Amino acid sequence: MARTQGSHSDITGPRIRAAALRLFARHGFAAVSMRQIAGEVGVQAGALYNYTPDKQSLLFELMRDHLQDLLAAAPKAAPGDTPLARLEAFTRFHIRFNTERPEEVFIAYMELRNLAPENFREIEALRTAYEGRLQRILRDGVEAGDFRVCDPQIAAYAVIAMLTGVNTWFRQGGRLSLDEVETLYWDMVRKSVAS
Amino acid sequence: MARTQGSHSDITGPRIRAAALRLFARHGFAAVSMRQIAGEVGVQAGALYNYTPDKQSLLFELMRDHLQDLLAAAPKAAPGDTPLARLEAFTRFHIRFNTERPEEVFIAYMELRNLAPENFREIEALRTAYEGRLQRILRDGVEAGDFRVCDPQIAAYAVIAMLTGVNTWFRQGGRLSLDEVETLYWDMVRKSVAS
DNA sequence: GTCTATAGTAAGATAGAC
DNA sequence: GTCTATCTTACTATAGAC
Repeated sequence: MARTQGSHSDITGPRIRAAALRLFARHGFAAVSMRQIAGEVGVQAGALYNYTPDKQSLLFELMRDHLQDLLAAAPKAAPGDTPLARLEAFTRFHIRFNTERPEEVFIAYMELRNLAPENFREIEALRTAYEGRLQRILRDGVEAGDFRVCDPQIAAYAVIAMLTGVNTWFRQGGRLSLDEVETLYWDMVRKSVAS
Repeated sequence: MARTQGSHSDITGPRIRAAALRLFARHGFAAVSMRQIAGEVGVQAGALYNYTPDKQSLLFELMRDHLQDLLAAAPKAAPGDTPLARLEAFTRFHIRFNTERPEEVFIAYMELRNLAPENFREIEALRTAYEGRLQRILRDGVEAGDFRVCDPQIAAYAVIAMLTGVNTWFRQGGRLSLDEVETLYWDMVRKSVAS
């Protein structure tokens, strides 16, 4: 990847973020050096600082962008949707969205303790907002008499943990297709909150 | 913690492991220095090398000991136990054992990528053995007609992910007692594999 | 068994040339 | 916008005195 001098601001920025994403996911934030990231991109370490004030900002922006994408893409309830239909949509969405972005998801779960305090608060707020979507579905389902859930907050934690766990074993082209995985998990989620 | 010279081999070893456990769990393996560990114990960095050949071994032994304890403590099936009773015992055991050791559990999940390859294989074998215990219960329950689970391997992953997730939010002295948490999760697990 | 001291390396970030 | 060079700091691990 040796390069001579030149100006490539329009492509270097995204390439830096992509390299940081891959390296942070594989080796962990603390174990990756700015020199490694620069090496992947094909520039010298000093050049990174034209694009990020420091290593911490690189991590924070990867996590923030991922969670903002997650919230923007999460299914919205249409009038007339039953809680059961909304729960199925949430379940399938969560599995599909997360398995499409294993590196972003891994970082968002593993690197929370490497965030500066103010950055941590912002990321936590985004995560809490997402969990709130599922809690809302469960509470509505309980009110409607469709679900039996003693504690909707805990049930939301339990369902999200179960679904996010797919990323620890699922591989494209493996024994099960994504559709089959969605259906297996939806079967368990549906029963776990059933009356 | 300033200390003068002296011999304390019988207590220094455990104190080093305890300090490494706490620091690795809080800041991550790669972000913790041998000097930090030594500082917590009250010795100089060089003294650590009387107890461990290197930093990697410190991590590996913490993870190995934790998983060996887990396997040794996991409930064994007695003749005549129904699959349902065995699944309840497993569920309650997993929650109780893990919430009693949040730092060990955290490290065992978060620091896998910092293990040397041969150490990784040994840790993975222990984890697989534990997952196999739950798979056995589920398969027996399906054969007996007590459970309806399309894919026992995936169902085992799903249940373990759900249960391990308790550690991300549970705190001693919080809104719910451990008994209440066990019962809430057992209710969901039981239903999720029900016929 | 612990200390002090240090070898040897690598980190994050910056300065100034081009 | 990128390079080379460097500042400053910190790291793992070891050597030898006590």
